[in-house]
Amino acid sequence: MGYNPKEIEKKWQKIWEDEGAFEPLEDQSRDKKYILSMFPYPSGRIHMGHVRNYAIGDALARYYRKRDYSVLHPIGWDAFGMPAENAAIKHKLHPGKWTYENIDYMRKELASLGFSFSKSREFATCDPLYTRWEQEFIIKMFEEGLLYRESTTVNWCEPCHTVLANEQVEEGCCWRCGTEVQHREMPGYYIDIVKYADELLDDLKLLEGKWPNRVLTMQRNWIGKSQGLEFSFELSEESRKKLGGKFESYQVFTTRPDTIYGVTYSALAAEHPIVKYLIEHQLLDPDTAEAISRIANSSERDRAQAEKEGYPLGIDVIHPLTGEKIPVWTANFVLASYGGGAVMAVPAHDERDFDFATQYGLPIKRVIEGGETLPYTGTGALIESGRFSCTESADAKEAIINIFEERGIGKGTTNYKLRNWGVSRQRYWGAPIPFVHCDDCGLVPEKVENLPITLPEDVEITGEGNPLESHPTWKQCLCPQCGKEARRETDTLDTFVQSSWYQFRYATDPKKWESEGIDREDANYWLPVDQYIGGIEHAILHLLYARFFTKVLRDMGLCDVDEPFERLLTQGMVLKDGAKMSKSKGNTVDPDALIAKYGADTARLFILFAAPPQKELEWNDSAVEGAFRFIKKLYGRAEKATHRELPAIEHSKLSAASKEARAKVYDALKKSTDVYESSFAFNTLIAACMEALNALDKQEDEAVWSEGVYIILNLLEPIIPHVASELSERLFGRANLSVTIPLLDEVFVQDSVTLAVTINGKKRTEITVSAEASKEEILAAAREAGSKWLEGVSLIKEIVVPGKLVNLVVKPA
RNA sequence: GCGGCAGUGGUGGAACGGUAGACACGCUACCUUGAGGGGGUAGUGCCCUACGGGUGUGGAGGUUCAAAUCCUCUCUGCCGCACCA
Repeated sequence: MGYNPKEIEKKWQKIWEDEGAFEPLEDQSRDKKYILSMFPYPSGRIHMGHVRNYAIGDALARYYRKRDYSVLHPIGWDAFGMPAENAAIKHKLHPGKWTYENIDYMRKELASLGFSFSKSREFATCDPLYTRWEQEFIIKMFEEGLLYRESTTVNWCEPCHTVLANEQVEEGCCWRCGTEVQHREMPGYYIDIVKYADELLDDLKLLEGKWPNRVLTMQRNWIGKSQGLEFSFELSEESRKKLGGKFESYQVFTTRPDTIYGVTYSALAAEHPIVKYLIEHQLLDPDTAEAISRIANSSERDRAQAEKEGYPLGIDVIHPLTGEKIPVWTANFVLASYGGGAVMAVPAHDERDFDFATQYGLPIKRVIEGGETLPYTGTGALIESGRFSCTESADAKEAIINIFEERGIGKGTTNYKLRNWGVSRQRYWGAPIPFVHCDDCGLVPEKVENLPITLPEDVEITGEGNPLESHPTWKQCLCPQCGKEARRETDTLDTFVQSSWYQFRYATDPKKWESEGIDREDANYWLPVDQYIGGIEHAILHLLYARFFTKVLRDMGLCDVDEPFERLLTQGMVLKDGAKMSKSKGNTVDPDALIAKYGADTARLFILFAAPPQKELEWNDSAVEGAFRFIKKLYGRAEKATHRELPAIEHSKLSAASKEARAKVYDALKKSTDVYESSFAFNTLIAACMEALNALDKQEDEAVWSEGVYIILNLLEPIIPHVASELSERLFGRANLSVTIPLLDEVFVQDSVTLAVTINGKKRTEITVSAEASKEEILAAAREAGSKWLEGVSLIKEIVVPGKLVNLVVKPA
């Protein structure tokens, strides 16, 4: 009877659903595995990237279930966000309706692929029940001083009409729409992620060997820790006067205090208060003032690409150790947002300072020995550095920091590139930030019993402004503190807040979802996620935020977990014609169409066979046919298994071909543990199963066939579950799918072995010897077989690698 | 510039330091079929004077009895960060 994927896939998906086969066990004394693939955004339809992501996770979940673990393998929907609003504008449809309709459709698509997700733990992040707990966490963070509201310069995306976090700005442009971001001064809510910078950095060590190196590196770079000296430059007497007595000094930061005697100028960012003062009080000539203003108004991106540009400010500072006067400039390469927006410049030992000094004819003073030419940015012995001359850089750094600390004019300090996380979004389709503005009490968090603060339904999304702002009544509320009339906050939370704690929500027993956000005991049992699977594009954003949230939740007492994701697998993209599949390029392959034509098992088999999961996968229609062919072949050959259970086989009595077949079958079995538990090289396991089937086909022993099919179906069930279940039920009553099959050593024992004979490491010929042959016998055979290459040379060494080869080392006589 | 990853047939990709190219796709020939599709058998890195031999994992060195694999340098590609003091 022919292979009919449609029929058997429908049949098994129903059986699994009826059996509740994918729910984790209630018993927390059992060994557990938490397998998590990153949840999807409900954009409308699934794409091949989803198929790959969930095929990998599903294979692991199914494997561990078979190994008798209690397995949590959940799915949900990252459901807030911009596309829903854009769709609302376009189709005049409420974002919620659009979102939930998409979820319903995509849920069916995922089910049609046979993925073994827990049904009871599914949720969407836009569910009011999810929002409720998130709002409570946000309030707690506020109470603990981790969340604050502040007016600063923000990244503003005009098309998206919202503020963006630093992490969401890529090369100066919006990560979603690609428009260049503008800088605007406006109030917003911030989460103090920098407070956890050190732990986020240090704990990356715990993930070494378990997360891909490049993700660890990217996070390290992003946090960007640097240690050095922070001190203040005192303004000279005249300069203070010029500045109307408003300023006495300003702070600078350096990672190279050992070069401090080489300072020949100092530079301020164009936005620095002193520069602003000088401009406002017309203390600079008009052309210079205008040029500086132009720099201040240009984007960081433009400044990064611009030529070095700067102007002397006509003021100077006193060198803290030498007492010399140092001229102060403003320069376009000084960032306002880092290290106080001011630098000490050491042109001899810093490339930027050097370029600038050369350009403007400023003095260059070497204070570190080493390197042939300037600038020399390495370390070495100090020269012309007062009492520190002849000291090595490392010692000098320490000593100079000490001096500053003793004199109370500076201190050793640490700076981070990481900035606090701006979570305000001026959009409708997000979780409302649960605060109230009261004229008397100021910023007040909403009472917990009033949560969730939900979105108004009666809105018209136009893309102009924030619908919460323009809604006639939604904003109006009473102050939770004094009870007077007040205004509700109209900003909503960044959607990355939702994806930062969803792994804890899944872990919490759904029976407790009404009464708890995260159940501590459940979280401690299930977390960390044993294997997390997702795209590399989240290397910084989501993975950093989720790590941070985990630590915050831990410190709130909601769990005892330090890191959320024990192991991370970053899957490669799915390409077609060398490019990422995308609608705009028109190179997509629709999973639904693929399933309709070949069935879910073929889709899953192809996607796991075509490339190792970490690598990019190039789509290939004929290779899909190949996967389909293999399943059909397996389906047809399975009939040759006539025993209803794993047969006892007397190995020594088998034909050579049968022995070979058994060896291949057990090779695959042996390989499977490593593949499912560590390497995830599903492609090699599938290849091993193909080899085994090919070898079985070359022999006729029914017991060997039965054993082979029994094992192959067991090994492939996590990959092609429908076919494997169907055949297993028919042949073995599914008994082969719920057992751990022991490896039989006897299968690998061979009567004779074929060894390669190499001369000086080059393969020349082969010998076949009895398995018990002694080293002498093997060498004699090898010399005999290789006699042709041994003429006229002298044999100086002989090496036997058991079961592999014989190497004869010769040299000219 | 800094950091990470990767370079193996026509293609996707295999190879605990031990016979390079498993497995699959494609291709060629033959068989089966009325054709198409499907199935089967054999072959398929490159070169040569071809039942034999040479050569071969981006390139150059090195370690080793033995290197795709380890070390050094170098080239190329992809990705991330990027005037962070």
